[in-house]
Amino acid sequence: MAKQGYHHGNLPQALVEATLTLIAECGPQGFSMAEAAKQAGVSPAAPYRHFAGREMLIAEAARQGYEIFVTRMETAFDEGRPNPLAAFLATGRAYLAFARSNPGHYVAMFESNLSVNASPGLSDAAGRAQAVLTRAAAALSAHLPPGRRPPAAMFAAHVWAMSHGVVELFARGTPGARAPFPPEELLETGIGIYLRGLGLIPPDSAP
Amino acid sequence: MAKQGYHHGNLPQALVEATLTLIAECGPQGFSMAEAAKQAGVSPAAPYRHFAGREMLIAEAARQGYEIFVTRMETAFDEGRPNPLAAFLATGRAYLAFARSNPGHYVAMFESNLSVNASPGLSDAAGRAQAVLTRAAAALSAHLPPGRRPPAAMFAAHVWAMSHGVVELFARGTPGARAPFPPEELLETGIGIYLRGLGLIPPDSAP
DNA sequence: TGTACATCAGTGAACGCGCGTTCACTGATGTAC
DNA sequence: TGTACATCAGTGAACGCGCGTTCACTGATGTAC
Repeated sequence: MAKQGYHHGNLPQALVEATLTLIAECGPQGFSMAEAAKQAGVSPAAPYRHFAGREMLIAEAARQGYEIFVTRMETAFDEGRPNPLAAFLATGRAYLAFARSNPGHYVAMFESNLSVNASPGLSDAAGRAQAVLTRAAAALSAHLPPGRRPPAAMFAAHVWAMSHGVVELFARGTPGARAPFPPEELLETGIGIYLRGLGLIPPDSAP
Repeated sequence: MAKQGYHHGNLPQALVEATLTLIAECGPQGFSMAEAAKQAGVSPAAPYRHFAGREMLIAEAARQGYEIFVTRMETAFDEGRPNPLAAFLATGRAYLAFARSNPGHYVAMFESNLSVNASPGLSDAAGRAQAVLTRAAAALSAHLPPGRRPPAAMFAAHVWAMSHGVVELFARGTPGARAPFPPEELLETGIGIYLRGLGLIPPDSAP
């Protein structure tokens, strides 16, 4: 995207993309500097011109992931349009859609044992991601009587946890048991029941 | 626990325990056969007398984890005593307590990219783990009018997802933002709100 | 416009390392008689 | 009880490998004049 026509064109971004591919295909540990360089068509020493080391390359991939994540979430939330409830549900769906469409980013962000403080840009982007979710939760819970309203940050954490759990347990390759239901349905119904528990959906509406 | 007084005493179990320590301390990839052997006080070739390879050693650690997990869950559920609701909440708490007290097992089970089919014993134990959760959910949802009752497997999946998400996002070392609330509180309130949404807790009871 | 120079992206060879795994072995244990 | 033998848990050395990283280098690009 940036400068074109130097030696490689845009090596840093090519390396990030190689990283994403490798990480999505072989897990966070199936990635190596040497392999990323090879995939970018460059010698094993070249990446060190742009990244201090392996960790910094993964951190950049994760950072870009958070940027995209934030954008997607904001687009889905759409400032609470058409109404806070619909906007909130769309945001939840966007979480799962992001995990599906950007597996490399997702793994770099959530499964690579990376410290959020690996780089300032990363912790900044991660902070903004949490802020979007909290904002969506706050907009929705403003409809509740103040006395029966959990803190927006807690509300957001609950929904984030449910979304993350569904992705990890039922939408990816690993764990305990194969999905008994499609992840999308699981998340939709789970959040629906949760919101009903808060009084944000009338008790007798369909799930 | 088994035979004592042979060359080593009980190498297989010593290796599993070394694996758990390494995995808990340095993540699933901070573990190596060589290091596990060293920690068990044995040459690097010795483990191959008991495990076909690296993967099988991790699989055995995970299998034992599922066994313990099942036991803990069953103890917490206690056949639905004193009542299904209390028993269910205790089961949720047990999930988090297990992740906390057995980090090595937890990582081997859920974060090691291990296939459940790595060994028959593993997939068996994993299946029983899911069965306990589903049984607890079924006992509780029997109190609902059949028409307003989600399938027990879905109910169980929701709660498992929420528990898993809370552990991954807020009770372990990695991700997006530091816990805004203690994980225990987050899980307790999250499940509480969810159960209220199902009509299993009266709408006006305290959270 | 043309030349001299500074910059710096990418090279290629090399390093030391720890890994998973194998192999022929050795020696303690258990068993048959 | 004593001896001969079979078993098999653990040894120690070695293998080939890919890794992250470094280094002095080269040559294309951009810039000053």
